Amino acid sequence: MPELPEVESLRKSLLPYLVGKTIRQVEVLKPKLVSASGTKRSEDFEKVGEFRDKVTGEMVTDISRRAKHLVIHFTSGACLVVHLKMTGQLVYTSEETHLWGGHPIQTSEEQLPHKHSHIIFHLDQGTLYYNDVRMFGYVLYYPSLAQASQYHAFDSLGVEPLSQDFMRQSLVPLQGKRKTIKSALLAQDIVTGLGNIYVDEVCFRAGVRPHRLATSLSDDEVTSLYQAICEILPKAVEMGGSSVANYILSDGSKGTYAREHKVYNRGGKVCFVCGNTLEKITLQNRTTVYCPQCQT
DNA sequence: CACTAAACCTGGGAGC
DNA sequence: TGCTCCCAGGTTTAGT
Repeated sequence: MPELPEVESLRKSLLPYLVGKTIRQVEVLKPKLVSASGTKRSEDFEKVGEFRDKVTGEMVTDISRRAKHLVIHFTSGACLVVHLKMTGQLVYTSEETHLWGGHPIQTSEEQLPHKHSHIIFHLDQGTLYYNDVRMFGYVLYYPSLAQASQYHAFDSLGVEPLSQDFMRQSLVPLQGKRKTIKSALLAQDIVTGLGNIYVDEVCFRAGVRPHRLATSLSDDEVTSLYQAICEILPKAVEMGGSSVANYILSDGSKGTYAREHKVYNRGGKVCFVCGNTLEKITLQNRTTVYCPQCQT
Protein backbone atom coordinates (compact mmCIF):
# COMPACT_ATOMS: atom_id res chain seq x y z
CA MET A 1 0.00 0.00 0.00
CA PRO A 2 2.70 2.46 -0.33
CA GLU A 3 0.98 5.47 -1.84
CA LEU A 4 2.45 8.93 -2.16
CA PRO A 5 2.64 9.73 1.59
CA GLU A 6 4.33 6.41 2.31
CA VAL A 7 6.86 6.74 -0.51
CA GLU A 8 7.57 10.36 0.40
CA SER A 9 8.00 9.48 4.08
CA LEU A 10 10.33 6.65 3.16
CA ARG A 11 12.31 8.99 0.92
CA LYS A 12 12.79 11.44 3.74
CA SER A 13 13.80 8.74 6.16
CA LEU A 14 16.36 7.32 3.73
CA LEU A 15 18.06 10.63 2.89
CA PRO A 16 20.24 10.97 5.99
CA TYR A 17 21.27 7.32 5.82
CA LEU A 18 22.10 7.03 2.14
CA VAL A 19 23.36 10.35 0.81
CA GLY A 20 27.14 10.25 0.64
CA LYS A 21 27.30 6.47 1.03
CA THR A 22 29.02 4.32 -1.58
CA ILE A 23 27.81 0.90 -2.70
CA ARG A 24 30.62 -1.59 -2.18
CA GLN A 25 28.83 -4.82 -3.04
CA VAL A 26 25.39 -5.92 -4.21
CA GLU A 27 23.61 -9.24 -3.70
CA VAL A 28 20.67 -9.95 -6.00
CA LEU A 29 18.80 -12.95 -4.61
CA LYS A 30 15.71 -12.56 -6.82
CA PRO A 31 16.85 -11.72 -10.35
CA LYS A 32 13.38 -10.93 -11.61
CA LEU A 33 13.18 -7.87 -9.36
CA VAL A 34 16.06 -6.01 -11.03
CA SER A 35 16.98 -4.73 -14.43
CA ALA A 36 20.12 -3.17 -15.77
CA SER A 37 18.85 -1.80 -19.06
CA GLY A 38 15.18 -1.14 -19.05
CA THR A 39 13.83 -4.64 -19.58
CA LYS A 40 11.70 -5.10 -16.55
CA ARG A 41 11.68 -8.24 -14.42
CA SER A 42 14.10 -10.15 -16.57
CA GLU A 43 15.19 -13.64 -15.59
CA ASP A 44 18.40 -13.16 -17.53
CA PHE A 45 21.29 -13.80 -15.18
CA GLU A 46 23.70 -11.85 -17.33
CA LYS A 47 21.63 -8.80 -16.60
CA VAL A 48 21.93 -9.45 -12.91
CA GLY A 49 25.68 -9.38 -13.32
CA GLU A 50 25.37 -6.19 -15.34
CA PHE A 51 23.17 -4.66 -12.66
CA ARG A 52 25.67 -5.59 -9.98
CA ASP A 53 28.63 -4.28 -11.96
CA LYS A 54 27.01 -0.96 -12.79
CA VAL A 55 25.72 -0.20 -9.32
CA THR A 56 28.86 -1.24 -7.47
CA GLY A 57 31.09 1.72 -6.72
CA GLU A 58 28.37 4.31 -7.15
CA MET A 59 27.83 6.95 -4.47
CA VAL A 60 24.34 8.19 -3.61
CA THR A 61 23.94 11.93 -4.14
CA ASP A 62 20.19 12.38 -3.68
CA ILE A 63 16.85 10.60 -3.47
CA SER A 64 13.81 11.99 -5.27
CA ARG A 65 10.29 10.81 -5.91
CA ARG A 66 7.99 10.81 -8.89
CA ALA A 67 4.46 9.65 -8.13
CA LYS A 68 4.98 6.39 -6.20
CA HIS A 69 8.47 5.78 -7.57
CA LEU A 70 11.64 6.46 -5.63
CA VAL A 71 14.67 7.57 -7.63
CA ILE A 72 18.10 7.04 -6.08
CA HIS A 73 20.63 9.30 -7.80
CA PHE A 74 24.33 8.51 -8.17
CA THR A 75 27.43 10.61 -8.71
CA SER A 76 27.82 9.37 -12.29
CA GLY A 77 24.36 10.62 -13.23
CA ALA A 78 22.98 7.09 -13.23
CA CYS A 79 20.03 6.23 -11.03
CA LEU A 80 17.89 3.46 -9.61
CA VAL A 81 14.13 3.64 -10.05
CA VAL A 82 12.41 1.75 -7.25
CA HIS A 83 8.74 0.84 -7.04
CA LEU A 84 7.55 -0.87 -3.87
CA LYS A 85 4.19 -1.85 -5.32
CA MET A 86 2.27 -3.63 -2.55
CA THR A 87 4.75 -4.97 -0.06
CA GLY A 88 8.18 -3.58 -0.87
CA GLN A 89 10.41 -2.19 1.87
CA LEU A 90 13.73 -0.38 1.94
CA VAL A 91 15.41 -0.80 5.31
CA TYR A 92 18.78 0.53 6.40
CA THR A 93 20.85 -0.87 9.22
CA SER A 94 24.39 -0.22 10.34
CA GLU A 95 26.72 -1.67 12.94
CA GLU A 96 26.29 1.47 14.99
CA THR A 97 22.54 1.90 14.96
CA HIS A 98 21.23 -1.54 14.10
CA LEU A 99 17.79 -0.08 14.56
CA TRP A 100 14.42 -1.69 14.10
CA GLY A 101 11.22 0.15 14.86
CA GLY A 102 13.29 2.92 16.39
CA HIS A 103 14.92 0.61 18.94
CA PRO A 104 17.90 -1.74 18.74
CA ILE A 105 17.19 -5.08 17.12
CA GLN A 106 15.86 -7.51 19.69
CA THR A 107 13.88 -10.39 18.21
CA SER A 108 14.75 -12.84 15.46
CA GLU A 109 12.08 -11.50 13.12
CA GLU A 110 13.73 -8.11 13.33
CA GLN A 111 16.96 -9.61 12.04
CA LEU A 112 18.05 -8.78 8.53
CA PRO A 113 18.35 -10.25 6.05
CA HIS A 114 15.28 -12.48 6.28
CA LYS A 115 13.62 -14.71 3.71
CA HIS A 116 12.00 -11.75 1.95
CA SER A 117 15.23 -9.77 1.59
CA HIS A 118 15.76 -10.02 -2.15
CA ILE A 119 18.34 -7.34 -2.89
CA ILE A 120 21.11 -6.36 -0.48
CA PHE A 121 23.25 -3.27 -0.98
CA HIS A 122 26.39 -3.35 1.14
CA LEU A 123 27.49 0.24 1.63
CA ASP A 124 30.79 1.64 2.86
CA GLN A 125 28.85 2.21 6.06
CA GLY A 126 25.75 0.14 6.77
CA THR A 127 23.51 -2.02 4.61
CA LEU A 128 20.36 -1.32 2.60
CA TYR A 129 17.87 -4.16 2.21
CA TYR A 130 15.12 -4.39 -0.37
CA ASN A 131 12.47 -6.68 1.15
CA ASP A 132 9.28 -7.65 -0.66
CA VAL A 133 6.89 -10.41 0.40
CA ARG A 134 4.86 -10.51 -2.80
CA MET A 135 7.64 -9.45 -5.14
CA PHE A 136 5.53 -7.11 -7.26
CA GLY A 137 8.06 -4.33 -6.84
CA TYR A 138 11.26 -3.72 -8.78
CA VAL A 139 14.59 -1.91 -8.86
CA LEU A 140 15.65 -0.65 -12.27
CA TYR A 141 19.05 0.74 -13.20
CA TYR A 142 19.35 3.58 -15.71
CA PRO A 143 22.59 5.18 -16.88
CA SER A 144 20.94 8.59 -16.81
CA LEU A 145 17.85 10.28 -15.48
CA ALA A 146 16.86 11.17 -19.04
CA GLN A 147 16.73 7.51 -20.00
CA ALA A 148 14.77 6.64 -16.88
CA SER A 149 12.23 9.32 -17.67
CA GLN A 150 11.90 8.19 -21.23
CA TYR A 151 11.42 4.52 -20.52
CA HIS A 152 9.06 5.01 -17.65
CA ALA A 153 6.98 7.64 -19.38
CA PHE A 154 7.02 9.72 -16.24
CA ASP A 155 5.72 12.53 -18.42
CA SER A 156 2.35 10.78 -18.86
CA LEU A 157 1.80 11.22 -15.14
CA GLY A 158 -0.28 14.07 -13.79
CA VAL A 159 0.72 16.83 -11.42
CA GLU A 160 2.52 16.13 -8.14
CA PRO A 161 0.02 17.05 -5.41
CA LEU A 162 2.76 18.21 -3.02
CA SER A 163 4.33 20.53 -5.58
CA GLN A 164 3.70 24.22 -6.15
CA ASP A 165 2.28 23.32 -9.54
CA PHE A 166 -0.71 21.71 -7.88
CA MET A 167 -3.68 24.05 -7.83
CA ARG A 168 -7.42 23.84 -8.04
CA GLN A 169 -7.13 24.21 -11.79
CA SER A 170 -5.16 20.95 -11.90
CA LEU A 171 -8.32 19.00 -11.05
CA VAL A 172 -10.66 20.64 -13.54
CA PRO A 173 -9.96 17.92 -16.17
CA LEU A 174 -11.74 15.51 -13.81
CA GLN A 175 -15.01 17.00 -15.00
CA GLY A 176 -14.27 15.72 -18.50
CA LYS A 177 -13.67 12.11 -17.48
CA ARG A 178 -16.50 9.72 -18.22
CA LYS A 179 -15.53 7.38 -15.45
CA THR A 180 -16.13 7.27 -11.73
CA ILE A 181 -14.48 9.84 -9.49
CA LYS A 182 -12.51 7.11 -7.76
CA SER A 183 -11.31 5.69 -11.04
CA ALA A 184 -10.25 9.12 -12.27
CA LEU A 185 -8.31 9.83 -9.08
CA LEU A 186 -6.61 6.42 -9.12
CA ALA A 187 -5.59 6.75 -12.77
CA GLN A 188 -2.52 8.93 -12.02
CA ASP A 189 -2.87 10.96 -15.23
CA ILE A 190 -4.57 13.98 -13.68
CA VAL A 191 -3.01 13.91 -10.25
CA THR A 192 -0.42 11.34 -9.15
CA GLY A 193 0.19 9.50 -5.93
CA LEU A 194 -3.30 8.66 -4.71
CA GLY A 195 -4.07 4.98 -4.13
CA ASN A 196 -6.94 3.10 -2.58
CA ILE A 197 -6.49 4.46 0.92
CA TYR A 198 -6.12 8.15 0.11
CA VAL A 199 -8.74 8.26 -2.63
CA ASP A 200 -11.34 7.04 -0.15
CA GLU A 201 -10.11 9.44 2.53
CA VAL A 202 -10.07 12.37 0.10
CA CYS A 203 -13.57 11.64 -1.18
CA PHE A 204 -14.90 11.43 2.36
CA ARG A 205 -13.29 14.70 3.34
CA ALA A 206 -14.63 16.36 0.22
CA GLY A 207 -18.12 14.99 0.83
CA VAL A 208 -18.23 13.30 -2.56
CA ARG A 209 -19.34 9.74 -3.30
CA PRO A 210 -16.49 7.91 -5.04
CA HIS A 211 -18.73 5.96 -7.41
CA ARG A 212 -20.33 8.99 -9.02
CA LEU A 213 -19.29 9.88 -12.55
CA ALA A 214 -16.53 12.48 -12.62
CA THR A 215 -18.53 14.43 -15.20
CA SER A 216 -21.10 15.11 -12.49
CA LEU A 217 -18.66 17.04 -10.30
CA SER A 218 -19.71 20.62 -9.66
CA ASP A 219 -17.15 23.41 -9.53
CA ASP A 220 -17.55 23.56 -5.77
CA GLU A 221 -16.92 19.84 -5.47
CA VAL A 222 -13.73 20.15 -7.51
CA THR A 223 -12.64 22.79 -5.03
CA SER A 224 -13.53 20.49 -2.15
CA LEU A 225 -11.49 17.64 -3.62
CA TYR A 226 -8.56 19.98 -4.12
CA GLN A 227 -8.75 21.18 -0.54
CA ALA A 228 -9.09 17.63 0.78
CA ILE A 229 -5.94 16.55 -1.05
CA CYS A 230 -4.08 19.61 0.22
CA GLU A 231 -5.07 18.84 3.79
CA ILE A 232 -4.71 15.07 3.86
CA LEU A 233 -1.47 14.35 1.99
CA PRO A 234 0.91 16.71 3.85
CA LYS A 235 -0.56 15.61 7.16
CA ALA A 236 -0.03 11.96 6.23
CA VAL A 237 3.58 12.66 5.24
CA GLU A 238 4.09 14.50 8.51
CA MET A 239 2.95 11.38 10.36
CA GLY A 240 5.17 9.04 8.37
CA GLY A 241 2.38 7.59 6.22
CA SER A 242 -0.13 4.87 6.95
CA SER A 243 1.34 1.62 8.28
CA VAL A 244 -1.30 -0.91 7.38
CA ALA A 245 -0.02 -4.34 6.38
CA ASN A 246 3.75 -4.19 6.20
CA TYR A 247 4.72 -0.63 5.31
CA ILE A 248 7.62 0.63 7.41
CA LEU A 249 10.15 3.44 7.29
CA SER A 250 13.82 2.89 6.60
CA ASP A 251 14.67 2.31 10.27
CA GLY A 252 11.87 -0.24 10.66
CA SER A 253 9.52 2.14 12.45
CA LYS A 254 5.89 2.61 11.49
CA GLY A 255 3.97 5.57 10.15
CA THR A 256 1.04 6.65 12.30
CA TYR A 257 -1.44 8.16 9.85
CA ALA A 258 -3.59 5.01 9.91
CA ARG A 259 -5.08 6.29 13.16
CA GLU A 260 -6.42 9.27 11.24
CA HIS A 261 -8.31 7.18 8.70
CA LYS A 262 -11.98 8.08 8.59
CA VAL A 263 -13.26 5.49 6.10
CA TYR A 264 -10.47 3.22 4.86
CA ASN A 265 -10.91 -0.29 6.29
CA ARG A 266 -13.93 0.90 8.29
CA GLY A 267 -16.79 -0.57 6.25
CA GLY A 268 -19.80 -1.38 8.46
CA LYS A 269 -18.46 0.77 11.28
CA VAL A 270 -19.82 4.06 12.55
CA CYS A 271 -19.03 7.32 10.78
CA PHE A 272 -17.05 9.57 13.12
CA VAL A 273 -18.91 12.61 11.81
CA CYS A 274 -22.59 11.62 11.59
CA GLY A 275 -22.79 8.29 13.40
CA ASN A 276 -24.37 6.42 10.49
CA THR A 277 -23.02 3.12 9.21
CA LEU A 278 -20.27 3.36 6.61
CA GLU A 279 -21.01 1.59 3.36
CA LYS A 280 -18.58 -0.85 1.78
CA ILE A 281 -18.75 -1.42 -1.97
CA THR A 282 -16.49 -2.75 -4.70
CA LEU A 283 -15.33 -0.23 -7.28
CA GLN A 284 -12.68 -0.78 -9.91
CA ASN A 285 -12.13 -4.17 -8.35
CA ARG A 286 -11.16 -2.44 -5.12
CA THR A 287 -12.77 -2.25 -1.75
CA THR A 288 -14.29 1.18 -1.31
CA VAL A 289 -15.79 2.68 1.83
CA TYR A 290 -17.88 5.83 2.05
CA CYS A 291 -20.50 7.46 4.24
CA PRO A 292 -23.95 7.57 2.56
CA GLN A 293 -24.88 10.42 4.89
CA CYS A 294 -21.83 12.67 4.64
CA GLN A 295 -21.02 12.05 0.98
CA THR A 296 -23.40 12.99 -1.81
C1' DC B 1 -12.96 5.51 -24.86
C1' DA B 2 -13.89 3.23 -20.66
C1' DC B 3 -15.15 -0.75 -18.29
C1' DT B 4 -13.73 -5.41 -16.29
C1' DA B 5 -11.03 -9.29 -15.09
C1' DA B 6 -6.89 -11.43 -14.79
C1' DA B 7 -2.16 -11.52 -13.76
C1' DC B 8 1.88 -10.71 -10.87
C1' DC B 9 2.73 -13.19 -5.49
C1' DT B 10 2.53 -14.48 -0.51
C1' DG B 11 0.72 -14.42 4.08
C1' DG B 12 -2.83 -13.54 7.32
C1' DG B 13 -7.34 -14.16 8.85
C1' DA B 14 -11.97 -16.31 8.74
C1' DG B 15 -14.59 -20.27 8.71
C1' DC B 16 -15.12 -25.07 9.13
C1' DT C 1 -4.71 -28.15 14.90
C1' DG C 2 -5.11 -27.83 10.12
C1' DC C 3 -7.39 -27.38 6.03
C1' DT C 4 -9.55 -24.35 2.34
C1' DC C 5 -10.92 -19.97 0.77
C1' DC C 6 -10.77 -15.17 0.43
C1' DC C 7 -8.67 -10.91 0.77
C1' DA C 8 -5.09 -7.42 0.58
C1' DG C 9 -3.65 -3.09 -2.78
C1' DG C 10 -0.24 -0.86 -7.59
C1' DT C 11 0.02 -1.37 -12.16
C1' DT C 12 -0.17 -3.46 -16.74
C1' DT C 13 -2.40 -5.98 -20.15
C1' DA C 14 -5.87 -8.46 -22.58
C1' DG C 15 -10.54 -8.77 -23.66
C1' DT C 16 -15.49 -6.64 -24.05
